[in-house]
Amino acid sequence: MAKKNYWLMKSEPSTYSFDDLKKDGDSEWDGVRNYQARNNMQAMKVGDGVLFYHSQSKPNAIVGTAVVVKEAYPDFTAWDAKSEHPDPKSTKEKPIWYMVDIKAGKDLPSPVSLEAVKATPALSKMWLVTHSRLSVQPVTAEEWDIIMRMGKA
DNA sequence: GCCAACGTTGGC
DNA sequence: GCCAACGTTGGC
Repeated sequence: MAKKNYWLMKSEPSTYSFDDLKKDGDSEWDGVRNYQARNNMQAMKVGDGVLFYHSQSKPNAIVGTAVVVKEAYPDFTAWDAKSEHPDPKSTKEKPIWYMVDIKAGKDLPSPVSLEAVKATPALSKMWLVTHSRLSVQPVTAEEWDIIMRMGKA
């Protein structure tokens, strides 16, 4: 049994919120067009834990958890010219971009805001703090535990 | 709405 | 292969 890994995925709630994910149950995480984020998704295994983070929000915060339910497969929206994020360089034969499926987990009874993360020295090395722009980031087991503790009511 | 950070593109 | 220009992201 491989060790479980943890991740953080960002979304603008006006585009796709944690509530939307809960409503859908699970979702294809399509539209990622950044190599580092893609590489992180390709490293995901079924059962890995995901922190769901709301960016461009008031406040910006980790609002819930999700679980990886399908490992990386080609993001077909890339070669669909009518999709929201077409990339003519990616084709069915030679896909560039990949996505995973995630399933909604639990709400954090008390969302962990970016401000709170920044105020916590043990979390100061999180990608969220040091490389805020990356949309799919690795999280350590220690960071996960701390955030779970902070997120309890 | 602004601006800094940063990834990507394209000319040379 | 370098680097300037440009576009995008995200915090504030």
